Amino acid sequence: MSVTKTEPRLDRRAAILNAAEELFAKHGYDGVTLRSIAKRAGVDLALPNYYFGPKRDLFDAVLMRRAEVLNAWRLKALEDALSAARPNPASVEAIVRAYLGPLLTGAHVAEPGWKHYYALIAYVNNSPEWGGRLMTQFFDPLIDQFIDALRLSLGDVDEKALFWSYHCFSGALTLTFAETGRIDHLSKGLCRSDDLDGAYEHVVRFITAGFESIRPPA
Amino acid sequence: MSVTKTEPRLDRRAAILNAAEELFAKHGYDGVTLRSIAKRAGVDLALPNYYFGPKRDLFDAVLMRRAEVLNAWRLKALEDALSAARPNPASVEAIVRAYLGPLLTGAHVAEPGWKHYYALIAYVNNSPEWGGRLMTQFFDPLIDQFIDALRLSLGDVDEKALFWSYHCFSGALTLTFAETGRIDHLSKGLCRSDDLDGAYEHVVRFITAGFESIRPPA
DNA sequence: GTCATTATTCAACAGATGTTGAAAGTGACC
DNA sequence: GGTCACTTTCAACATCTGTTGAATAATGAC
Repeated sequence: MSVTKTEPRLDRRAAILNAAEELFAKHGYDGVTLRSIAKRAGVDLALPNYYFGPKRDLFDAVLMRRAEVLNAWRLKALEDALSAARPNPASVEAIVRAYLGPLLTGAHVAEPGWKHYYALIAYVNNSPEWGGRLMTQFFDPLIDQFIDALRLSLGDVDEKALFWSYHCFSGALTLTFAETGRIDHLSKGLCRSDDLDGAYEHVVRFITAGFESIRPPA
Repeated sequence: MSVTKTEPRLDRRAAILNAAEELFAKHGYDGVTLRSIAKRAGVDLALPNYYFGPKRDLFDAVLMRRAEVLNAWRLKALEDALSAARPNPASVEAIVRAYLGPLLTGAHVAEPGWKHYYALIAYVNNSPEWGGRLMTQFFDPLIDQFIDALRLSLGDVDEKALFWSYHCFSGALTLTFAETGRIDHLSKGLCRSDDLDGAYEHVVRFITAGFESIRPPA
């Protein structure tokens, strides 16, 4: 009879992406096998290749899936901050909040899928192998806009100092994403790696102060 | 006669560690094969196993080799900073310089071996798989002392803020170590990933300002 | 119901992987 | 010269790797 076409028919494509996302984030590209991905996704070994082609393309697909929605959120947050301050430039703190808020606050940060994605970003951003190519490809256009906003906010700032400051910013965020459990040990349980929302205000303060320190004297 | 026991007899052990260090740093633990290590070191495939046992132990050995000398340098730098300021607490900037100076300045930062080691630290520190265990094992005792010094310097500071600030610090340093080439793209060549010495002053300023921002009002 | 399209399974491939044990080489010391 | 401990080589092992092509099942339009 085939009463219903069975349940909603959870898309195997999505299941594969979810499994790959989690495993790549935990063990890196080379630490994951197609067999482990297929097993975790509950599909046949040949299916990942059928949908996404070779392993490398699957990795790209995982990275791309959430990059677009993320960039859209962050672009809107930045534009809102700039609008709210117009005709003046936005404050450094407002820009930092626009940069971090969509990442560290909101309902989605509780979803494991997003956490895995963040950890994957951390892996990619710190890898000499991937970092140069992939991060540039997916995120640089947006980041250029953030840096432009910071330049406007800070006035006639030293360019080298600006880029190295952003570099520190990026590193701090990346390590937060990685959720390595290190701060848990170090703080003897006071702080928790997985508490992105709790980290938010602290990171905002630290980074804002860092950028403010390069503002040229009035 | 045995004039000399021949030349220092370039140790194969060291050659293996050097090769493993470079390759692990570039491709991660799973991205490296014992064959590639042996080939790069110019030794037989079986030799790494003879000297260091299984692959995992070789990885540990690579990490351990430079950890001790590094910790000694940094401990001395910290003690010097504390002595110089006594009986007052050292300034935040002096502590940050003691933390970073031995890493980013000095003759050794030009040696490829040290750069590879730093990149390896970046890999380990950001990996959920290794980060928790290895970084704690090798570096936490020293880091506890740095955090103690910061606590003393900053006065009655909020503990959570202190640990999250250190977390930002660690992330910034780690990304600097990784030398991913990303800042080169972003700054259109103005800043160079491999210029650790050039990064030093910028990072010191950014991080010092970040820590100062959590100092409680007098 | 037919049939072309799509999705999924299965078995196998060629090559790579970590590890090992036995053999061969090396040099010091008596 | 002979013994012995330490190094180094060599060949092989069992297992795992990404990828593929053929076979089978499900799907949906007509």
